[in-house]
Amino acid sequence: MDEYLAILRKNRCKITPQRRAVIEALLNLHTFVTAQQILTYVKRIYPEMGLDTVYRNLNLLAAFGVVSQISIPGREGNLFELMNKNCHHHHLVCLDCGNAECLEYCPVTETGLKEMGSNGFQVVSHSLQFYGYCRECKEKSANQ
Amino acid sequence: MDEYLAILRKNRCKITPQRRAVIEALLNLHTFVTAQQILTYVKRIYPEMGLDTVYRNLNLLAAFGVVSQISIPGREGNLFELMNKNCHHHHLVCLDCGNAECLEYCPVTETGLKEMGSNGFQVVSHSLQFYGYCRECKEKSANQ
DNA sequence: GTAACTGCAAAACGTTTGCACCGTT
DNA sequence: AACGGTGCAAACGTTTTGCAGTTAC
Repeated sequence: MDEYLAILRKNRCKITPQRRAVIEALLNLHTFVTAQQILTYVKRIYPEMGLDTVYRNLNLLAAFGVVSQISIPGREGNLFELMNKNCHHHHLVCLDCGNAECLEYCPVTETGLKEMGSNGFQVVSHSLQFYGYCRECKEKSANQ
Repeated sequence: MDEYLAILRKNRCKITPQRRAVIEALLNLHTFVTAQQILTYVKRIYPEMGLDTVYRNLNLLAAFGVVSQISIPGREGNLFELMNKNCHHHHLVCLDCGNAECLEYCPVTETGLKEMGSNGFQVVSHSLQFYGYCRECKEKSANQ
């Protein structure tokens, strides 16, 4: 938490209770979540909080590179996640329940990235999602 | 084109001029495009065509696995592309102009995919985008 | 002839913005 | 005291839906 507050301070942003609450929600929910899910979480403490404030703070944190954002076709709304700087990772998205697990390692080959550079395209980042079925959903459908 | 009409027929869907036009737009525009871009293309021939018809047909084609859909954070609207069954490919998305180039080969390693399966998660597909700067935009910014 | 498809208009959805008030610094 | 942040409400852009009329089969 302090780590994130420091980033806010460094950029001359005020540290409001709502802002703390959004960060806390991201820390506790710990995978990709929608703005709505964050609001629901935060409303337990700040019932008067609005979705707009959630979005404003998510966009702010995203601008600082603290939050990353993906969107999964078929699921509505963008998903947000606290970026852990030390750990480049990807996601396993279940096509059944929609939950995302983290994949700690990156299966994109180094040689692959180099080859693209030679094409005149300078790669700065990549986004990779795997779709399939998680263990729970596989077992659930097997039991039917 | 016939290939796609055959899929429609097989699924007992009617082959309307609007439907042909959407497929033709996808064939001719040949990269990821927005529903709006398709509409603009199609309106030259069917000025009375509406965005809703474009969406309905894109969703229909997507349900048959003929069209794939991605969404790029920061760019508004989803992007659609005709899926070419014989060629699994990914995209190089320029963060400057927003255009997407195709990357014909897939830098995701086979061993990577196997490892995920052993985790209880059954991978059925993946989506990979590279972000960076295309040659044109790199040259443009160098000339400034 | 019938079911599917279209166009129109309106609704729905996630997200952003304008504004007056409030709270952090 | 000043500025940035909040809450509210309204706007926005994309996508979906209800409906009546039309068209492919």
